[in-house]
Amino acid sequence: MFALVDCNNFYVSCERVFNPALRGRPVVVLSNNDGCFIARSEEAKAIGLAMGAPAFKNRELLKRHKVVVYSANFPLYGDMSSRVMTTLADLAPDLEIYSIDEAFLDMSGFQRYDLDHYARFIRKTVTQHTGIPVCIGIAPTKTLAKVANRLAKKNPCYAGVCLLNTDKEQRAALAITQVEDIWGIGRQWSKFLHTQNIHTALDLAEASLGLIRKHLHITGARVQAELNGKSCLSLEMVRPAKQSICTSRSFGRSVTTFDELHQAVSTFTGKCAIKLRKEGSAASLLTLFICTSPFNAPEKKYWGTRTVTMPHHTQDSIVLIRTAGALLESLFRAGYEYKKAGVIVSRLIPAASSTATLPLFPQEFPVPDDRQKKLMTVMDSINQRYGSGSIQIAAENSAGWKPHQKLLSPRYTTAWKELIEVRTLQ
DNA sequence: TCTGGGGTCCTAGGACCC
DNA sequence: TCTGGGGTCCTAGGACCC
Repeated sequence: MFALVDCNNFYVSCERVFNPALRGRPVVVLSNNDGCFIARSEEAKAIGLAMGAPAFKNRELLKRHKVVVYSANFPLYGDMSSRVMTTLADLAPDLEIYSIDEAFLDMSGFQRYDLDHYARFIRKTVTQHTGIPVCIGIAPTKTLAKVANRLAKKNPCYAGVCLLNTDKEQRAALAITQVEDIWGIGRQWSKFLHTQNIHTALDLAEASLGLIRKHLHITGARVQAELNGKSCLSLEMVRPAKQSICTSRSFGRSVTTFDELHQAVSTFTGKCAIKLRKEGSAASLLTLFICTSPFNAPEKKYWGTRTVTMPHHTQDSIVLIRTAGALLESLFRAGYEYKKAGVIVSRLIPAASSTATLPLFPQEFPVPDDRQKKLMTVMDSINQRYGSGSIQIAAENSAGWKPHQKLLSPRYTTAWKELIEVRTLQ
């Protein structure tokens, strides 16, 4: 049996922990650059604020209902998430952290207990330890646990826990779940399924395997099997090493000059390099993209992207920033209003591995010596000790393109200085 | 004025090998 | 008139997730 523990309206709940006056009020959290809604309290959902909708198009509704609006505070949410996960790890031997607000727990050893009762205990403990409310779905497969979790969330009569134990209970749950609400079935596939007269999860479970295999491929067939109680997706307790790392941002205003764009691109590349070193990986491919707003008129649109292979696998900020700078020179077109840029490093290998490809012409691309590696280690330890950004490459600068974050809450749990500011204010 | 960010997996098709 | 069979590797694009 799998239990899926999912935090309710996670980002909003994080804000509420430190500001209890927000309980019972409509609250939303915005995406980076204060763009779209990425979390909504139940009250905000009831008003009709849609997930992913742009805030500026809902200004009237926000004002009329006195909705409390926050900029995204990822350091806070990340820290609260690890508190929730630490609590869960004490309550079940094996867990998979699936996302910032979700974890799968292996319940197979708990069959002799009353699972429903134990799930309620987990729920109570998480709220007691962290202040975050969660819902729990339990079933024999991960996909069914997702279905159960959704029911627990939607239907107050479950009081936060839904256990789908018997075949009969599972079928009944599938009958009241639409295909578009199944984990693994997105917009395109639900559209197709509806044309085939497959509307509910039960319809999908009973559909012809040939049809599913042909149009939804192996991935869809797996979903179908999971709905029928055949477990295809196992618990992944160790996160596999990343295959690519990306840092991208929309700008707070449009950027037109090469220099400002270069500062943004260097900053994103520097962040990728830090993420690479944290992951213990080195990259040999670097992709850069720069673009105007997708909402621009066609003649004002530009989308430029290019990938280069680097002579050595690297995790060195200086090498990567230099490479990205050269790419930018080839992609930059004057006369456009740039709104977003991003850097992706890929073809990753463990940094310590010996599988790195050696260059064909070593005299042209000399292997970096140890001093550069040491420099990066020193940079990272200074930033670790004095806070991120204390020391950086000179090309990094966010003055020109910095995203808007006008409604940011303090980083209550990760920055002493901001906690002290809160106390002073009160 | 204003519209997010960061990932994974799978398939088809092209290029190549003997 | 007629032109094999069996593979691998790589990439782009499309689907999905939170």
